Amino acid sequence: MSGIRAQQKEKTRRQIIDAALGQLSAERSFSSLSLREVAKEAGLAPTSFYRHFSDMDELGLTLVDEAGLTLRQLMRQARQRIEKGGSVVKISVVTFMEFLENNGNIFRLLLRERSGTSPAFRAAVSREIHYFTLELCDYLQQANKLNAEVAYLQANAAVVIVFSAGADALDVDKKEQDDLTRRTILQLRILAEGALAMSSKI
Amino acid sequence: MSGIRAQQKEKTRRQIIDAALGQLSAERSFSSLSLREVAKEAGLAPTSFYRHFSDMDELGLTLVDEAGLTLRQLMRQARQRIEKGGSVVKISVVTFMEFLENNGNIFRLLLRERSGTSPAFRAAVSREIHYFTLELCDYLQQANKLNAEVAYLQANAAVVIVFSAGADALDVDKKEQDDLTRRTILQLRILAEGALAMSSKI
DNA sequence: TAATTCAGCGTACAAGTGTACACTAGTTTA
DNA sequence: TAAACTAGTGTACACTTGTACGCTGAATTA
Repeated sequence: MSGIRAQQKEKTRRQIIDAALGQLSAERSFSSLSLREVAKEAGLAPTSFYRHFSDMDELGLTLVDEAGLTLRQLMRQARQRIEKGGSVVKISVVTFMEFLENNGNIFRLLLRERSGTSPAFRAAVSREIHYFTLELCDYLQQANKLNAEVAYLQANAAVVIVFSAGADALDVDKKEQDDLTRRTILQLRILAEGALAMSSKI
Repeated sequence: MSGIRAQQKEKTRRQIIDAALGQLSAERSFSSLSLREVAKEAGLAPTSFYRHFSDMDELGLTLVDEAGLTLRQLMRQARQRIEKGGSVVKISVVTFMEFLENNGNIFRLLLRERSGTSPAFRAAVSREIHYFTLELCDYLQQANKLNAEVAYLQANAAVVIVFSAGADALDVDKKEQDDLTRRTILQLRILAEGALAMSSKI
């Protein structure tokens, strides 16, 4: 019952997803991809696409899920490094920037669809970012014994700042990237400092 | 030398710009607009479009400039209110949120093209946001006597946080919007607190 | 083994795209 | 007044798009 057929189908589905991911770039957004282009890249007849996805939107949502996975992988990577000691903020930001070098296009997908024209896409991206934020929030709360709301606000602001820096980083050379990293770290420290002060105030 | 012709041309150009702006919405991004659609909406034959813009990109860049103007108008509005007294942070955020109600589509344009596929667009949007940030930075620096870099980092983070909240605000109802406003204000206060602490540390 | 299912293909079509080109009519210039 | 200019028009063309439809051959089921 291995299912030769089901296996082959899964493989083709994967090819479609990879074809789409492969076509994403700085110059090419998901919404500018056509069904025919993706099918062609995957080595399929245009109409065969429908055996796997009812339309491009469905594929797009799958890609956003994929991006969410990648984001969690980033988290794990950062955690591992943090356990080995060093500045938490610095390690997190540096890990994120490194991550961008290999996953720029997936990150671009998230950035773009977050403000895209499809409500479903926007919701899906928001959800992924929300999970990401919550994990960070948990961490902050237990590490710094912060007031719950302050911890969430800090986490949210931190994610926003890092994502924005990430977007900028995609457009500049290595040298400027390093400076951007340095500044982002400073921003997160300012934020942390403020959160600590604010939390004890309340 | 009034130039009946030049005058008429300017008027038509304006019609094209307004037609494009009018077609922007939550469901419609600039990149999804076609030259023909815009021309039609402006009451022009498709080919007449070329008398005013060499292609859609040129029109798009014009719209981004327009958006920059609107952003500066927002600044002015906020300043006027601030002069009448009250919490600077609160007034700024509330003004921004009100602004969004009338200018949602222009703001969406900025958000989208900031991470869009055209380098020229991205650069243009970055520039507008940069000016916006610098103005805020000047204000922070002279109001709080902050270290120059800290002031800039704070201004940058503040803009990023407010823009992100603005993006979220576009998707929720009035009630949630109010809560979002409240949280954004808190975030800016946390940031300010941190900046103050950090500035005296350095 | 015979019948059924279904992933993938090829053809076909209507709709929409950007833009080249030649033309017109009113404005501007000489 | 005559000549030159030009904003706007209409036609035309080559492409690309999504997708409906019927077919095929191999995998699956009975």
